[in-house]
Amino acid sequence: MPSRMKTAPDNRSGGPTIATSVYDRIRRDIISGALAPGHKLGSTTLRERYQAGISPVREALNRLVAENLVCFEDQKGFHVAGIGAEDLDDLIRTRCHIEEIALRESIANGDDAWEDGIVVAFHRLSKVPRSAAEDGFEFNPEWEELHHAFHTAILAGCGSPRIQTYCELLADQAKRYRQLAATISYPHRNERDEHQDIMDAVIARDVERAVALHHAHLKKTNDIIVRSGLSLSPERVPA
Amino acid sequence: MPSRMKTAPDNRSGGPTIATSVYDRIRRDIISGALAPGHKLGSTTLRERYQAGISPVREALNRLVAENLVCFEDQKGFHVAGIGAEDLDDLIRTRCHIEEIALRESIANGDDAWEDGIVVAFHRLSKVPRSAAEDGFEFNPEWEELHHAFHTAILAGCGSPRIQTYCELLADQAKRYRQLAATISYPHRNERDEHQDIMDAVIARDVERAVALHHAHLKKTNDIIVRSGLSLSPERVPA
DNA sequence: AGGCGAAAAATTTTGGAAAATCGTTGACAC
DNA sequence: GTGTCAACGATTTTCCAAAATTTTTCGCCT
Repeated sequence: MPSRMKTAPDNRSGGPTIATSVYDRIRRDIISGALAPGHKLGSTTLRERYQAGISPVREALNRLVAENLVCFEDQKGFHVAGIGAEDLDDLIRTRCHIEEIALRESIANGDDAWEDGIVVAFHRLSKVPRSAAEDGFEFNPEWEELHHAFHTAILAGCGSPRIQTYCELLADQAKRYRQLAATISYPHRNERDEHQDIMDAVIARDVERAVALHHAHLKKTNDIIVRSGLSLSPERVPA
Repeated sequence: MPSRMKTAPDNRSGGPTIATSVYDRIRRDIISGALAPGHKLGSTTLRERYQAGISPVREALNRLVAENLVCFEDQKGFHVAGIGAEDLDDLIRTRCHIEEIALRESIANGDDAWEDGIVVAFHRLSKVPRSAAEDGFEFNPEWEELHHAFHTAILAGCGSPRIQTYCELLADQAKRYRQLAATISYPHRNERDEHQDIMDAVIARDVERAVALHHAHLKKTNDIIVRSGLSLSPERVPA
């Protein structure tokens, strides 16, 4: 370990600047649950954990506040955003609303390239197992990424950068809940068929059916998280 | 209860920290147009302009990136977010979508206190003239604030912190366009009646009428900005 | 003249140390 | 025993200077 090297020699993996690199790593750790909800993010601790100075760390945290993954209060520092049943409910309901908009617009405006993108994304997703382990559930990052890509592909046709960005934001927040729940219990469900049905309805331009399936898809995720036994005390939301 | 202010809650004359103070001031300057769209926000310049060190300035800018008022690129620094006809169109259409959701939810869930809030906000708004000058238009900050409060009051009943926060965000972005347009030409329109009609429909719980009026209200703003002659070259959007 | 490349300048990024602030502990008075 | 206050300790916030990077400038060659 080159402790006294001038700067990280190979800094390309993640971003050109240290701040961006630290941002990526903290972000991953929060979503994966390595940094627990409500956990204090003190300057000194993070400086050690990520081997960086105060400035990049602080910058990274500031960026994360924008995504609602980190809370900040003047003179009190940074905390990992709390979780709670109430917040989860708001999150899912908001996703239903916003993604319905994006879905309707996508179906209305989507062109051939858009359709192709969905088919490809689904195909890729189908080839990867839900769980990294044969028996029982083990987090599979590849599946997670392709799953995200599939849903993104569907909403990509909506034609509104703002709505698309916001959908991504909400999806990341939901991902954290999903991750936390996944560490506790493995929900058995046939997600492949769900995705297939959604895709079919979307490609067929059957708006109402697509919306209904999409809503059900999101609600099911919510139920699974709630049922997983994840302690969602509302007190854990600092802000 | 959740009076979600975007700025720090403790906003007494500058804020507790320099970063927050600088954040408020830059924010004001961008929305008011004092800092033109696309303008470079160099560390040295801002350090002089706001009489603060690099760290607080950088922190303030990072917070503003979250609101889409500032763009950032690694190794290239900060710029005031660009404007453009395309972006304005996206903004207005997004507002129509999101605020329709908030409006429907508000009408469905709003209680007596919510109704009271709307009536009070409207009353206060009615007492203040649209223009600060007797003849011709002059920007009236008091009216702007009360106008904002009126619309916020209507959407306050939606029960979703996320949607409400996002509405505020979009409203601030729209405010900048409105401000820039206002410096050029004064659009004559009877906004008081428009607000009255919206309020009446909302209080009467006439959802469809309220939504229709609300959409028309937003679209009219868009038309006025476009017609104001504000140069909206799409090239001015850096990111 | 125009294009190429290297030094120079300007700017961004980073690290650490000083200053300011908040929460706590402990002592003292009542 | 209780309440107040002051000093301490820990943490955040800020400033400044050095390091790394990008952009510009200028000389040089084709």
